[in-house]
Amino acid sequence: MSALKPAAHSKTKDQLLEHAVPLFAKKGYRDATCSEISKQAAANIASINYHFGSKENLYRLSLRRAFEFANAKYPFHGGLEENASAEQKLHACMEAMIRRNYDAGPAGHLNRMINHQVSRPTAPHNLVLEEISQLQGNYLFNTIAHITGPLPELLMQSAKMNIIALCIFPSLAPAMKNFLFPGSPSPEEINAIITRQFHFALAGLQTLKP
Amino acid sequence: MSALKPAAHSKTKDQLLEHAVPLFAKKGYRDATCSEISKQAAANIASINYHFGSKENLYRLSLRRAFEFANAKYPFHGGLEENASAEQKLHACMEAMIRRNYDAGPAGHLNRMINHQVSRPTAPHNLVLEEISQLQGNYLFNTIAHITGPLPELLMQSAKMNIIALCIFPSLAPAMKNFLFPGSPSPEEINAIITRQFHFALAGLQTLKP
DNA sequence: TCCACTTTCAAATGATCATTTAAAATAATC
DNA sequence: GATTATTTTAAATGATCATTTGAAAGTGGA
Repeated sequence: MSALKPAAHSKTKDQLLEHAVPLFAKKGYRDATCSEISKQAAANIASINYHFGSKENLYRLSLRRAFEFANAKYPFHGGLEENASAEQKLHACMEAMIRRNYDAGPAGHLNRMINHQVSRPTAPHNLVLEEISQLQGNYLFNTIAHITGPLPELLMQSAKMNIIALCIFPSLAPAMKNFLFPGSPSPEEINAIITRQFHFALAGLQTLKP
Repeated sequence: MSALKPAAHSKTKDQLLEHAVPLFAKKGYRDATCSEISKQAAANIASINYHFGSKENLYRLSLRRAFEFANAKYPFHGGLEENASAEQKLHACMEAMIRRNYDAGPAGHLNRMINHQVSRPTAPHNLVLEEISQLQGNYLFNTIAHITGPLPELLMQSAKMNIIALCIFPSLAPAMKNFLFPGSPSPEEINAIITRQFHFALAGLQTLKP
């Protein structure tokens, strides 16, 4: 059992969360130690458990925070009107996913956290991840349905997976990222990636039409 | 400094490697502990360091072993003649990669080890991984080149990434796998996945033609 | 100023891990 | 069968980790 009634707001608490997000993004849940987080936040090592109850809970909040950053700067809907074409909407989704990969700032933290998480699920975190991916997955799901027409559920899910794969896989593994772009891709290169992957995906989706 | 001159072959050594492979595949490098490996092999905990020098070295050998298993059962070339069409060869590559994902036995260990490794590289292992992926990547590379015609290096690499992504991404994350196929897919479902992903990929590749 | 409450802190706790040690057991060689 | 080399073993080592503890410091209200 931990703490008594930590206040909702405190400078230390804010600092901890602020430094936890990029550190979890950089190193993943396990390698980002409480010791390092609290050191960066210029706080005592016991402060994490005092303010957040546990490292796990701090991670949960960090995920939500990273999601807010990513979604604010790169929303799935782009700036599109409701009545935009399905192709335009798909392009917007993919653009958002891809730009998040290459954003070194706060808007890129979510994808980096997810990349660490992908192959190493830990029960409580996965709940948050599923929450997030459903929120964005449904929008993508509907967009795809407009392009392919009605499909069996399984086919739809797999189409969605393919789109996500084309957006995030190349930057999933640090090794791959470094192989394709030692350093980081320029803005022009990122634009090229987006249109290239969009056309690849669109052509693929056409093959799923009944 | 470790051991003197452990013999090349020993029952204990064989048992350790035999049990290490599936355990590394199941849990990844870090979560598969020396303690558990040696317990499963009915050996003393010190035997790993005696016979292999270190856990890292045991992992390296496990990777190679898993590669042999996977390649023996699902080679990239399928059973194809040298003069088969590029489309047939691409299909064979993708079939091999996808079947490896769903093989619960020794031939599936390599992909499971790689999945753990993807987002969590540890220096020495990556050398082995690069070795393996070059070995198979070059064959895939040439096959793609026959389909798209000559392309700039960067485009070729990214095309290769896309193919790999379409094969292994859906089964990368345990969560995704379970979502698409609670339990495991039936042989018919696996066949359906292979042809579906093949056509998706082929259509995508066409968009890269100059 | 006193008091109740919140927050910080250094140190301790207990768990887990890979690796080392040195002695005991086993096998091989002459 | 004696001697040497190899292998196995239980225990120790030292490092790291998240979390707990209990006392000290700080804060705001009466």
